[in-house]
Amino acid sequence: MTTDLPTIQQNFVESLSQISRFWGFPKGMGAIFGVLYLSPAPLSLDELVEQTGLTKGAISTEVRSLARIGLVHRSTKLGDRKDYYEAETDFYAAIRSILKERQNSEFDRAIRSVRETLSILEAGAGSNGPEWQFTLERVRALQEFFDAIDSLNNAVIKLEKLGFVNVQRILGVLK
Amino acid sequence: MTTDLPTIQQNFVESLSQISRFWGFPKGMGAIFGVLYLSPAPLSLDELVEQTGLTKGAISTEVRSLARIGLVHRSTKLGDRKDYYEAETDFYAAIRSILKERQNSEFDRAIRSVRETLSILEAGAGSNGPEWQFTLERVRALQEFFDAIDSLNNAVIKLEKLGFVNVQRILGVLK
DNA sequence: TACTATGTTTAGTAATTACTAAACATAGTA
DNA sequence: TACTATGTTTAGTAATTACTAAACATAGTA
Repeated sequence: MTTDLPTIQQNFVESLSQISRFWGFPKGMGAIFGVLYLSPAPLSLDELVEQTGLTKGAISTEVRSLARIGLVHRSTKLGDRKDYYEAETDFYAAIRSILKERQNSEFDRAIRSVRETLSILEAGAGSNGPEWQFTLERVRALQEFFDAIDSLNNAVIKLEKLGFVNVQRILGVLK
Repeated sequence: MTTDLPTIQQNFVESLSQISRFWGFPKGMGAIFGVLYLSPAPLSLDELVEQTGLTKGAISTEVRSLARIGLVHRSTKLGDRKDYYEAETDFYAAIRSILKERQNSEFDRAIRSVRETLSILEAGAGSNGPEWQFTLERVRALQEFFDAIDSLNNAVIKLEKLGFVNVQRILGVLK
């Protein structure tokens, strides 16, 4: 069992890399966030280069993605020409930002396309046969599922206001 | 606006491919599921080859992945040597199965690793300085967030029993 | 102005993943 | 037994993605 801090930190960063990769982000993104998250003070680009082993270019672009989804914030110090980066610690805020960002994503375009398909099918329901009806039913069922998931997404956002303990209580109702 | 059924179906399958890709699965997987989902009867491997444009090999392996996560079921007919595949229509059942499957995944290994890190940090909290303490706080906060998300996953599973309408009502409480 | 410290973009490479084509395995049938 | 219809595995290719190295841009300083 390892008990020296640097090794522990390194393991943690490694875990975040894995998680990042699992969700389809570059593992470097997870590493950058991990390093920043464990740093008591904001870090410069060069410090990130040193601590993650990535090159300046990679850090530059990935840190921008992280900032775009709100997981990292960029700041500057007066009389210092470096940029400094620090991790968002309010994950609910970050999630809210990610979901907002997602509005324009390929994912949402696809979801919207399913919804449109459903409209077309509904519009033509009267003047078409059982095959059409079958397709309508299936697409509708999927759409309802998407809506349910979406409600849960909204719930995640609301968690922020409630706090974890209250959520546990509410979820208890579901038992 | 397109209103012939084959085109509508094709669009739908295309959308599912996109969604599949977005979640880090091969887009072929989404296409296979889409075709099966819109088919009133189970389809054979050769029919899937025809309708998706993929090769036998690809279908063979991807349909196995889909079966493993419970989104597709394989069946046979007496006196027919083909396998037939059909889509799971109970998405909640599928999600339950996916979450179960996830237990062994890279993702969960990483999550567990964070939890172990937290234990080590907690164990050493008494005999270490403020740096250690800082790391402990941060890792703990992340762990709590993971736990909250996990509660929501469980909630998704429970949705099945409640139905969509009730869920909407419960989520209303959160407003 | 030239120089320096910084961050960004770009062109290319390495690594990964999805997929194809074809060999292979197997169970059933003549 | 040889043959056929099926599904699987394998070796390789195509496509995609993550990343590097280095050129570039720019704001500040001497």
